[in-house]
Amino acid sequence: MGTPDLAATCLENLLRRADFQIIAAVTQPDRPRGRNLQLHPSPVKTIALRAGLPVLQPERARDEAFIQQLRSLSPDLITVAAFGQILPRAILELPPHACLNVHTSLLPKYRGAAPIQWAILNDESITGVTIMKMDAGLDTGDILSREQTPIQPDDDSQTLHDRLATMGGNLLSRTIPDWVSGKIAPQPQPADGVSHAPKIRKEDGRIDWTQPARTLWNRIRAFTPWPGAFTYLPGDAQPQILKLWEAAPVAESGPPGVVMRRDKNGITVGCGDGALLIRSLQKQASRRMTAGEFLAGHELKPGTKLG
RNA sequence: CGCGGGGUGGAGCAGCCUGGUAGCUCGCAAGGCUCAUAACCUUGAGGUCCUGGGUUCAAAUCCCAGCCCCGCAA
Repeated sequence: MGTPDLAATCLENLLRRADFQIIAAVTQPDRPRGRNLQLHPSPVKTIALRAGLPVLQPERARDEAFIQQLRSLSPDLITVAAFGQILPRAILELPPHACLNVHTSLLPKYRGAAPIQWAILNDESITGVTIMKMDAGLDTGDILSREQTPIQPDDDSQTLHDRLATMGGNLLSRTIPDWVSGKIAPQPQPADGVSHAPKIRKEDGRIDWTQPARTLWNRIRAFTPWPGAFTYLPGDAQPQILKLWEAAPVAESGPPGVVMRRDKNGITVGCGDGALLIRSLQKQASRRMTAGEFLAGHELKPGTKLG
């Protein structure tokens, strides 16, 4: 059971294994997306259909009809990765070998919807994936296995996500046989070190230039590629949203939000502590551009105040 | 009919409201300058202003129709 790319990657990994038989995929119903709000299948559905798997798309996982349907499949084990709905106890207790969840943090840290983003936001140097036996709480189940990875300076949520998805798929595939054969003793999550990673909202991506450059740098990386960190470009009529894609902290200082310099390296903007060098960005209703491309068509004089 | 922006030399943009010589930054080419540079100076090449129709003495600009592109929507 799962919905976005993370789950699709895990599913692909499981499909490559000859020792499991996958009997069905469960994912969220097709949602309207794209320029004309047409219905689009989730990444998991796309992969599942390609593999010829039956696909279930319950509007509500707690509906009795769906639970019955699931029961009739009599799965030995259910794996869950970013499914997007809370599973009722009836489903958690349905398979003899339980429901296993792939979570992209080192539990008990960063329980919740956006562990990858929060790890970057909080300047963590290490994160990872955890396979746990699901219980009724939010990411509170017993731990079966974990794997770590460092967060690199050039990581953003996309690159970290991709890496963790691959690791998660592999770890899940390796963990299942050991779990089913009884080689793994579930470890309760320690009470210490619990933290939460709530959903991020679009407006959380707004850059507050009075904050230190390193903090803003983390915010930009955490919000890339979605929903994007942004600031405002003062305009003739209305300020325009300016999404910041790539930036790096530099050892200079200037008044917060003020463009200090613009050259071939990028656009240097003062922060509360230090400065940020913007390397690529995107104006409202336009595509992503390098700083050089952007500057070719926009004056953006030094002294311009963003925000 | 989900909301919005746009199509102007190779790239990014201005010009359109208020019709009248095609403009800016960058790139490219040639020459110059410099110990030197993703430096600087000079000169140059390169454009059916998306397409079709309409209005007009005159349309990149105004009107109608069409095609294409992009952003937002998790």
